Amino acid sequence: MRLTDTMSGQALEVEPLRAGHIGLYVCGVTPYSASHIGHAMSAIVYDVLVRYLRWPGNRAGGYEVTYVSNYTDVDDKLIDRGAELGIDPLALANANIEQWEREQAALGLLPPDVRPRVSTEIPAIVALIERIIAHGHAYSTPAGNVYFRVQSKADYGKLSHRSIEQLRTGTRFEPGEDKEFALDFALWKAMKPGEPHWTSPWGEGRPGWHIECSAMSQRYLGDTFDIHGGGIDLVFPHHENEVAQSEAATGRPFARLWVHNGMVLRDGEKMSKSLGNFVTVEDALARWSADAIRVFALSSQYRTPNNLTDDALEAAGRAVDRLATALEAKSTAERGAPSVDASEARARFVEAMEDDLNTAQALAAMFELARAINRGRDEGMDIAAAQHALYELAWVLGLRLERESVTTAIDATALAEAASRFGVAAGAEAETVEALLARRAEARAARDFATGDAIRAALDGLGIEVKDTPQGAEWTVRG
RNA sequence: GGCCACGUAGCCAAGUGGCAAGGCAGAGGUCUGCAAAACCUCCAUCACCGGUUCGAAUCCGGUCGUGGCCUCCA
Repeated sequence: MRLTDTMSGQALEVEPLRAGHIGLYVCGVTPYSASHIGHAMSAIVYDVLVRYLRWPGNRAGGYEVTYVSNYTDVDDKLIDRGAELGIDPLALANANIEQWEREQAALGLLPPDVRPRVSTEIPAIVALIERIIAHGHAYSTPAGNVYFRVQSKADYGKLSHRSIEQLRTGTRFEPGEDKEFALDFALWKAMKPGEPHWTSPWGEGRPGWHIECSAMSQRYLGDTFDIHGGGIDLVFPHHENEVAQSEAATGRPFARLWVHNGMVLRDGEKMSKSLGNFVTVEDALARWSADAIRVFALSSQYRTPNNLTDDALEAAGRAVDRLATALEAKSTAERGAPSVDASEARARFVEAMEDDLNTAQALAAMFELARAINRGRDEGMDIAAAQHALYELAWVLGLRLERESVTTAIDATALAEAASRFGVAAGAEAETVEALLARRAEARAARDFATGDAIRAALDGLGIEVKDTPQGAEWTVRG
């Protein structure tokens, strides 16, 4: 499979370091507040990448994947926020992580194999900083800070395609900083009162922002590993600094391939915590199904920005219904009837996914399969195998394609009234509805369509949709 | 100002040299007592200008516009 690599700017073939195995590291969130759709978008993209890599149906026959994604639970924003709210920053991080993990499950995101946190990886971080210092690429200061010496790495800027000279313009020393050079960045920050702190060779303090990802990725995946991913806004400075630190410590290449997903926009502007224009995952899940959110995220190429609008989500929801309907279609095929052939759609799906995770085109293949299934059903063909294939492809994209479970309660009083109006005994909810439908069937059989339609209208008023099928009436409650 | 993307139908969006995928919405039709679903048909000369080519949405140059990064950010 090919993926666009940010470092080279080229779509590169994924060639595992170790045959049949892929190591993937993805930058997770800094849990200082609730997660928003942008985080979901990113998580969905890498979730689909992992699902596809593991899928035996891919061109390589399926890889074993070690998927590592971190939580940055020690950070300036967490400390600031904690101070604002008067709670311990680690407790705040914990609470937000717990919520995000519930939301991840709701979004159908497969849990990463390892979810390291800064607070539990301090020894690895300290050890890494020591190696960087030993190689002359970092220095400690009397105040107890450790900085990375940017100018010691000739290739600094190679990921984000900029030079130290370019970056230098407009960068100034902040007052009171004890760096050698304005672009040098902190690997270790000396303790300030009231902040979380750990013991280190440089005194009490805490890790800087970028070092944790170097330490965690290398600890769990090795000095060099296959794929590193994250949001495109992390390219500089976060990932640039990660490369510099990691390669400074090991003298070996860091990630072999860098994948970056595009941002979610809201009203054409980047959605971010700092701009405050975000839609939280919680709010989104209250309005739209997980499948709809996924289809929204996957209907464009992962690198292009995705503008979140109500229309787009509603359209995605209807698109999901279309796939779900094809999956639910009941076969009327006689024994020995010809089968709907899914192999073409499947091949197109695979080809799309192999080509830089082209989920938009993969979805198109699924819609074509859905149409073939519906047509096949109308023509009395055997659709079971094709439905199974569609279900399998849906799994790869993480779509459940199940009807939403009933969440809206039916107004019991109104239902009982309807029952008495049409001369039916009221009992348990489902029984009453079934009794009303039986009454309607009688009326229709007697060609008393006025009564039949009145019952349909009454049920519709209660949020119950009635659908006539050759097997009789079916009913569903609108969610 | 520097670096990187992008501009395709009413909306979302794929397509990187050879008759413009797919979804949503819309129009017409089939089926149905009705309704829903489904199926069939229809709906774009690809921001603008110039160039390369037998041939360009696709390559090159320019113009205009949008977004991201250059400070925390998925």
